[in-house]
Order: sequence, then C-alpha cells, then structure tokens
Amino acid sequence: MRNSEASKERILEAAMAEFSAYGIAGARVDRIAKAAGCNKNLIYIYFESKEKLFTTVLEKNLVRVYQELAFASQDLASYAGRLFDFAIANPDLMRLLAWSNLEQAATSSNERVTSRDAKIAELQKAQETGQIAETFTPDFLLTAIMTLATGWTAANPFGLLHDPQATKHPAALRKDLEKAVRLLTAHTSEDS
Amino acid sequence: MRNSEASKERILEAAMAEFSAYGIAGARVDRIAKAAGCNKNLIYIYFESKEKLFTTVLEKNLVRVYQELAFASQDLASYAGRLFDFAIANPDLMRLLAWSNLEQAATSSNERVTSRDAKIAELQKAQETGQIAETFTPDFLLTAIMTLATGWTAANPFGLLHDPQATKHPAALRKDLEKAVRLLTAHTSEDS
DNA sequence: ACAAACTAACTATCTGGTTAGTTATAACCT
DNA sequence: AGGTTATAACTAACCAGATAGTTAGTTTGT
Repeated sequence: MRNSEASKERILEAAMAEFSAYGIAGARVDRIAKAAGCNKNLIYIYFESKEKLFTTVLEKNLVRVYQELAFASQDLASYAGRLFDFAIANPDLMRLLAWSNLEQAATSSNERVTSRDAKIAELQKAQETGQIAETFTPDFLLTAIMTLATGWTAANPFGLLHDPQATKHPAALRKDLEKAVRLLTAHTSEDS
Repeated sequence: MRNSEASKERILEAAMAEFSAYGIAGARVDRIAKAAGCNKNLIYIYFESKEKLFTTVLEKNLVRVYQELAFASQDLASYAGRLFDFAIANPDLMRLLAWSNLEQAATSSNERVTSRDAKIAELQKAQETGQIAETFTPDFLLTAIMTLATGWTAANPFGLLHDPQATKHPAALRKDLEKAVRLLTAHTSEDS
C-alpha cells in the first residue's frame, strides 16, 4: 500500500505550519495539500473538515506539553523555567494556542479545565503545608507563572514589545524568570 | 450634507466589533457595512481596503492607551494596576492587539518601538537612582509587568486558563498584581 | 447646476468541500 | 506461477457559495 499513515503525518505537519502562520480563517486547505504533497481530497477523507484538522493538530501537539512538562508545585521556579524553554523551543505551538484562543472562544476542552483544577489544588496544598508562601492566591499564582513563562513568545499581546534579540539569548531571561517566581513564592518577613 | 464624519465613525465602530471578534482574515466587509448601516462601497471610499481599515481602527484605539496610561517608572505597581484596569475594561482592544500581533507579524509601527525604548530608558534611570531595585534587567521588568498586567484578558495564550469568574471581581486580582510588581521592584536584603 | 454623500448591482476570483474515477497492493484461486 | 479480484490509497476535475473590491448611477444639500 502507499503508506496512509505517512500521508496523514505529512498532512498534520503541513497543517501545523499553515495554521500556526495564518490561523483557522486564514489557512488555505489547498496550500496544506500542496505542502504535504498530496491531493486535497485526502485531507477531507482523513480529517473531515478544516476546523477538525485544526483541532486534531492542536490536540496532538498539546499532548506533548502535558507529557513533557510535569507540574511541580514544590519547585515552581523550575517549572516556570521548563515551560519557558518549551515555549521558546516551540513558537509554532504557542501561535497555535493563541489562534485557538482567539478563534475558538467557546471550545474549552475538558482536559484543559481538569488540568487547571489539578494545578490549583496542588498549589493550595503546597501553601497549606508551607512549601510556598500564601502571599498570593493559587489562582493568581498560576496565571502569573504561566503568563510570565510564555511572555516572550509570539503569544504576547504586545507582540515584539520585548527586544527581538532577547529570545536569541534566552538563558539570561530564564534566570530572571526563575528568580521572579522564587520571589513570588518565597516566605517574607511579614508572614505569620 | 448627510454627515460623512458620522458615517466614518459608525464604520469604525462596527469594524472594531467585527475585527475584534473575527480578526482580519475572518472579518467580513459586508457584515461591517450592515452593522454600520451603510453601503459597503462607502467603506472602500473612506478606508481604501479591509487591511487599511483594520490598521486605522487599531491605531485609533491604541492612541487611547498612550493617552490614558502614562508610564511611571517611579511607581510601577500603580502603572501595572492602571494597565490592568484598562485591559479589563477594554477586552475588545486586547483582542485587536492579539490579532494584530498574529496576523501582521511584520508590521511593528515606529510609534510602538519608540514608546518601548522610552520605557526601557526610564527603567534604567530609575534603577541607577535607586528608585527601583536592580534585581532584574529593565528588559525583563518591562515585559514581565506588561504581560502580568494583561494576563487576565483574552490575549492570554492559555485562554481561559484562569478562572472565568476571576475577572468579574477584578479588585482582588489588581491588589495581587500590584503586590507582585512591588515584590519584583523592591530592594532586598541581598542588595549591595 | 454642482459636488459631496451615498447606493444597488455587478464581477472576477477564491475557497471549502465533493464527485467520479484511477492506481497500486495484497489476498485468493487455479 | 500466473491470472483475477477486492479494496485501500490516491487523484483530477469540478461546483456552489462566498468575498473583496468596482462601476455606474442616484439622492441631497447649497
């Protein structure tokens, strides 16, 4: 047989590039087919519609995040650092996330909500056991850490607000990021 | 005359709503015309093209940010708080910014770059005079503050990562945000 | 009468999705 | 081994609706 799995894979790769560059509305199925070196109809046979192809690409790549990045409430600085590295290493995925957020407002997959709830619970526990300070609510902490760690990607609403060269030498940024997270989670003299 | 200025205004308002909802590629000129209650051709007479209409809408609304939000390197916590309030009060503009960032990668207006450079310079000076700590580079501080302050808007790449109800009672978030900025800029015991 | 403000109808092109058909491969039969 | 067949993999050509942008003309105030 003329390998169908390989074809699917090529389509998914081409779709990733296309969607990350143009979003759902801006993506062109013809362009994806051409880049994948296959007939457009194959896309519809394998993935049903443009929108479903998008969510397939997103889910597939999002799995990697959950697998590669274990949340660690006892060492949030390291988690933030790893998330930062991942974001810098995968700008396409960050763009995909941003597109999804803007274009698929309604769709908030159960998986993501569950994952969020678990993180919040972990943070709460870490605060109760004194591993991290109670300076901030778990809710604030989570969003703060996530946005800080991904603030240097294309997903930043202010775009290239940051020095475009900054991400070429990410080591310094990462150090500062970890320092910042440590500050936000450290016990202070005012603590009871 | 049948007021042309008012028509332009109505078009700009309708365009704001349309672009913020669907982005450039997803926006429909017909829909904008209908919402503005005018003929589609008027849009092309007044604004030349869909893309130019978008940038016009963006620039017009961005001016408000620069006018209403004076950067204050000597009180960054307050600046962050005001930026947060503004972002919460103007979700459409935040979305517009996000779209612009994704869809117009190349276009980075001089105004924005200049404004950034000015802020960096101010931060540097504030550090030299000891107004804020030198714990972080001005570059890191600026991006950190901007992303933190806008992390609870639709512009967040992780979408409704945060509790959807959180932004309904923003006062608590704002307090935490200001506290966080104070932590990041405060002199610590380790300082020389 | 004149020009600015506005409109209805049109067009060329694009685009997601479909149809109808072809080619390669493996299993089966003799 | 050679021929037959079923089917999975793939393709070229097509279509209907949508869409940015245009044209040619009408209304309205002065």
